[in-house]
Amino acid sequence: MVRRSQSEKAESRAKILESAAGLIRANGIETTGVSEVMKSAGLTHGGFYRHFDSKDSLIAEAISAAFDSGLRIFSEDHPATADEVEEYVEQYLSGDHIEGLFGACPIPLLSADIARGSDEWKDAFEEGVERTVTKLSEGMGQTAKDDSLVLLSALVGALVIARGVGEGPLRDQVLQVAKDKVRGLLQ
Amino acid sequence: MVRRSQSEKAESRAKILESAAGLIRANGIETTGVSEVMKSAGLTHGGFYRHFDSKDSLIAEAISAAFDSGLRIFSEDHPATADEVEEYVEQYLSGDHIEGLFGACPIPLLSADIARGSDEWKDAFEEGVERTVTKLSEGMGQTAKDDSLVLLSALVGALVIARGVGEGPLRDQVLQVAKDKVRGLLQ
DNA sequence: TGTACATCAGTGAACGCGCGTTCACTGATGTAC
DNA sequence: TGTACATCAGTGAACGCGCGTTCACTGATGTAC
Repeated sequence: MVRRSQSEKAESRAKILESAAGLIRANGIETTGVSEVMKSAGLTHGGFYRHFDSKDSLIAEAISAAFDSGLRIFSEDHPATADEVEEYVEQYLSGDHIEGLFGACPIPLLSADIARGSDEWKDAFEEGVERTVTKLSEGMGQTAKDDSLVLLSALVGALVIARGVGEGPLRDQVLQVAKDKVRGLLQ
Repeated sequence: MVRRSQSEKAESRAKILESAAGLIRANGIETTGVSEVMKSAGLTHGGFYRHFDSKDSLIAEAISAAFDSGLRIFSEDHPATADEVEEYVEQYLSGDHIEGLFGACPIPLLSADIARGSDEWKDAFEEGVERTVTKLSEGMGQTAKDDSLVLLSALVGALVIARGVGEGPLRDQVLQVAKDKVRGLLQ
């Protein structure tokens, strides 16, 4: 059994993308190998180029896929609600989100790699940030996105600091003051 | 001329460290090679192990050195002043700081790499964050560090988002709302 | 519906390349007398 | 202060290894009649 049907090919492509979206967050973009991605998708590395032109173009799509998974909480069918935003914020500053990188928000994990990368990557990242801000704005009941940008910056900044310092009182304090601050923004 | 004097060796070590501190911010930790660091320090790669046990231990010291350079604005001789903090904040959200990674604040650029790295790296990062928070607290005229953590989170979050999205209106807006928010915190 | 054949998804070996690290070597530095 | 010699900072070739990418191959899928 070697060749697969067209629908199986589409499934393979989706699996490769999902694996890549998780692995670049867990391990970093440059540090994630094509072989590793294919293995995680249950395939061997040689078939990769039937699906993508290069590692770089896989990454561009994987960045978007990472935002999809980071915005899982929000439904695509309707504008975000205040409850959804509240849940998003709570999960954002939770221990699970700090430790579990595979399905985490791509903004804190990929920003530096993308700042050093191509414009194509930046476009995918920007589109993801726009989607995130839109959902937050909807749930905060406003059209201007200033407040949701402040909220997102506060969440991202706290997570970036908390992840780098490791477990301990400093991490706890960063998360606690962020929660307090963010609660004020959601009134 | 091959062997150098003890004082020349110390100079070499300092140059290696300075090069590494800049290159890991500009290129990422895993993506920065020992040869690249040595070349940037004006040496060849073979001599590296006269100065450091491994790339990993170089990185641990380079993280601290990166914080030194990121805190250049503050004097080590006296507690930080309100003026120094104001200058720090202005530079933090400037175009030069977004684009010039070599001498930039290590927190947004290294957090993800360090979250995936060793406890030794996290210890160096935490010590650097503590130093940063201490300087900000001093300049904000307070003993509790809650407010300086909020300030630092806001700066870091805004920079992380601004760097990832590339030049354009979204970046400008993120920086603008961060400046407005931070100005409120410094009253 | 059956048959013949072109297509192509996926495999695994191979490519050139750069990585971190080791090592034999050079010759100025530092030290013992 | 001079001399003899051990030390060791720095060089550059070499190591095993994993990277992204290419390629010949396999055989089920899809298509033309």
